[in-house]
Amino acid sequence: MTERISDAEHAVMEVLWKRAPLTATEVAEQVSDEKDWSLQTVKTLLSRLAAKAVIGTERDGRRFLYSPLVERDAYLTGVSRNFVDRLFGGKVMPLVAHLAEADELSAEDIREIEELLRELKK
Amino acid sequence: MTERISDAEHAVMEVLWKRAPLTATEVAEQVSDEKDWSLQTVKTLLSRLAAKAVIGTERDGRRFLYSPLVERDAYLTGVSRNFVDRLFGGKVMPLVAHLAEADELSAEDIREIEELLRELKK
DNA sequence: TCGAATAAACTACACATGTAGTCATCAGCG
DNA sequence: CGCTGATGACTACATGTGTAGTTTATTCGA
Repeated sequence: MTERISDAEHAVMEVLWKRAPLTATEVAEQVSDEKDWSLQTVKTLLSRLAAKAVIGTERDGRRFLYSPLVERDAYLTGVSRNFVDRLFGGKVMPLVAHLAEADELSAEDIREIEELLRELKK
Repeated sequence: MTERISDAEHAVMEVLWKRAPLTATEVAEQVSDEKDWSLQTVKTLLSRLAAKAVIGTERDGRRFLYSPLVERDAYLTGVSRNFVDRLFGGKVMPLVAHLAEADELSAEDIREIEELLRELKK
């Protein structure tokens, strides 16, 4: 039952997954590489994430330090599962087939995936 | 720049992708296998989709016939692309790897994907 | 010690989304 | 010819989301 994370919130999470704990200002600095948001916007997103218990807060004097409570891996698994379920009836093959047909797979991608599958079969 | 389709709207699209054109009532009937929505709800969703020009309407006397204007394939490609970009830096491998690690891939899946990749390399 | 900078908390507001109710109209049945 | 049922149009409304502004408390330097 992973909490829903919106697109904007996700950008904030990526920063915290890279390094944590961080203060709101630090998160805003990092995030500004990607998005042109005001500090207030980032703080709002942090509050919402904290309200959902997706990140935790730790008091550090006058400010807070924020850290993820949800692992990136766990989150990705949930979201991917949901995605594949909704759009491809839960099967990964059609997804891959689709990307392949749409020429979204490079030769490089194909080699990597094959390698990965070989590993898995052991 | 494919128009954004919400979850609820997507359920309606799936019906129309299966068979079209359909009247609002017919769509509602089909969709009711999945969702417990009132006819009005389905009509609202159809209106919103039509407003976004994702489906087209064709007058049939007193009612409308609805048909997709966007191919399921094109839509899936767009959404998949977006998904992979946002969460996996545009690389498909990490997605597959992720699903694999999370034990979301059966031996069957693996075989199928390998087969598919073999085809692709030709 | 007082004012400036900082940080969190609270408030705002438009648009999207899920989920429907109500209204007006029209066509066919009795 | 008038009523009833089907149908699209319009309206509603709570919650989520993107994107901030304003207020208040606090601390550190001059």
